Amino acid sequence: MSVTLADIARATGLSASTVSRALSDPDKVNPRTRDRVRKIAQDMGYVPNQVARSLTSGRNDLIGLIVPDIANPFFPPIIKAVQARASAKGKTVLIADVDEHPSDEIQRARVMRKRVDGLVVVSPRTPDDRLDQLAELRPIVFVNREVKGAASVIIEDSEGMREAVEHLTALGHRRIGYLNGPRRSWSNTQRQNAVREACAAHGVDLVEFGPFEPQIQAGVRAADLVHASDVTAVIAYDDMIALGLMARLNERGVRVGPDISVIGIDDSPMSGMAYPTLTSIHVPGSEAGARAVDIVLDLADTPSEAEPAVVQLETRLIVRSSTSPVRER
Amino acid sequence: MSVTLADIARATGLSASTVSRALSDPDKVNPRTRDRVRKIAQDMGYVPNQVARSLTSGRNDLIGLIVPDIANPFFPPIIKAVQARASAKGKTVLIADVDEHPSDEIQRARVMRKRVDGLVVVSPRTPDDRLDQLAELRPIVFVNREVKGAASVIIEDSEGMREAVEHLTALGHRRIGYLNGPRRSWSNTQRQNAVREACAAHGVDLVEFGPFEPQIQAGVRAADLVHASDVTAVIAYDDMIALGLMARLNERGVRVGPDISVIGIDDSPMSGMAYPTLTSIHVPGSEAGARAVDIVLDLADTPSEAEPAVVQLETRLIVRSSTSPVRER
DNA sequence: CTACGTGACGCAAACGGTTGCCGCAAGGAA
DNA sequence: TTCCTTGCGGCAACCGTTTGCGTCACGTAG
Repeated sequence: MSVTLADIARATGLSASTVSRALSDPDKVNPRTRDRVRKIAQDMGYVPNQVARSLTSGRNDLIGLIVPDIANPFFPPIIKAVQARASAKGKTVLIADVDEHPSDEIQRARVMRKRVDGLVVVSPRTPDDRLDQLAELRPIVFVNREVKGAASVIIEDSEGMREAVEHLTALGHRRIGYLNGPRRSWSNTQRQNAVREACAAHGVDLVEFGPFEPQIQAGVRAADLVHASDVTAVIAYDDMIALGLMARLNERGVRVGPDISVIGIDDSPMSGMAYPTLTSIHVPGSEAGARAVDIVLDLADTPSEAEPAVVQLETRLIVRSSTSPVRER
Repeated sequence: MSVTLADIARATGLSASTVSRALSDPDKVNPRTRDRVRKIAQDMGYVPNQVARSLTSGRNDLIGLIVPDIANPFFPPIIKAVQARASAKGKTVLIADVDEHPSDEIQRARVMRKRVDGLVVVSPRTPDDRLDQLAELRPIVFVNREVKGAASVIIEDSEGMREAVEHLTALGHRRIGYLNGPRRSWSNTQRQNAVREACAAHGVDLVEFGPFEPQIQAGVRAADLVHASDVTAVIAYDDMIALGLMARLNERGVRVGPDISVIGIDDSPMSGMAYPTLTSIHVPGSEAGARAVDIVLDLADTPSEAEPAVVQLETRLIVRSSTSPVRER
């Protein structure tokens, strides 16, 4: 089969241990031997067997990532960031898409456990009590989810939401809608609270719709509900829903912008390409992913007992053309 | 630390080998013993250490996936399909995003080699000679790329492209543009040839632009070139480019549809949400991903010497509203 | 000249399972 | 009763690396 340490040991006349050290712990062997070993290993096309390496050393050079739905455009940037950061630190990413199906998570996480150096979990839907079980599988870090006693990178929606409501009131809107995300979504709870507070603070009426799944089709469905109501502006749980909403409104001849203002959340790459371009609350997914990797690797190196890190990231409003001054009815 | 086979052996008074068999090779032990072992294992919270398991058995329950860019919306559906199919067969996916940077591929693949049961490679840009090296790392299957002597799932663009050109000529277009993808892209070569043949067959003029990167910004840049030319319809290398193109044309007051027809390729979820909705050639990415997993696992089970499978998938045109009858100028 | 320190390397025991082979006991056939 | 078969379970080797510890030779100091 493939070249092993023993093969090189034979070829060099050294022992496997010396070869091992020559390759991975350079200071412990004579420089001349080291170079000779390395050259021969190179020539023989030696590639260390990571599996065997993990077994003894405990290190895996792998980090596990659990996401609810790869196809939702909010996640690819996170995945990419995790992947890039991991790669920069010599790690590969083991990924599990749990298909918005929370019960798989713990199962998947357990299986991954021994295989990875750390876990990054993006898990907006799993109930809290489940998460506690997950949290035991340290090192672990949660993205966009606060779990007591566990490290996390959370995205603080309130600032962006405040800006959004402020923006709408400045445009004269006095009655705005919020399209709720999935019922058990932690993010939705955050966003819902944020929009309620912001509306209360600005003294505007809030009408809530939903819950909706974070999918385009749900937005399409939402459109007719919104149109039948008397709100003049809508904030959607995410860009997916907002895009579906806009598409359906366009179809029905309602001009997004002039007739009704729409704000999405996530600022996914598509928001700039929609028609009209979608005003959206930027959520720093990439940054969150990168930070998560840093934290989890840090945790892996130094399994401290200290209170785990909780990083907060801010959101902000990106104004495009889906929001306009309110139209007299 | 965690519960091992030996712990269970001790608890049951059996040997580790029996426990192992009771857990993973049920027929070889007495049903009563098996159930007892399983119950105790369950109670003790035993989770097999996959790493140790791989080392002896050679099986990893992992499949490796190499993609050029997770953030390009063409890939998530593929990844999702690979992931889903793998999951259905009890495997997890090890993913590597090579960031459109081909030289990493072989390196990454080599490192993955021993850790996975098979490799699925989506590699539109890597030069052929590099790919040959990769192909040795069997079991391996290439998606959307033909490599001699290796299994692959290829997507045959010609039919969809023929339909696209036919569609445009039926609408009266006589001079159409093609926006080339990246210079060294295998897919682009396929698509370029297909569009040339189709245009020749229908006797319409073809004007080529590019190459362009498969990114929205490239499409934006393309828009002005296209607008300055005299083509009445454009087929873009992919939806990303098409979306950027449309966005910029909208911005310049050119009505996509009435003024100029645009066709994308990939039929990504966004095409139905763009304005106007984008006529696009559907590329069965999900199916390709699923098939690739089937093939690679099949290869892993029965490493035959036979000529490896090459599966062909067809494309077809999805007509939406970005294509209209040619306007008199 | 002896003794001791030190650098360079080898030995062997892990790591946690899997698996080929063997022994043993019980059951059936002769 | 004896012999053979069959089912069940144990023994031990093995997968490829890492790593603590021991050994050996050499250099230097006393």
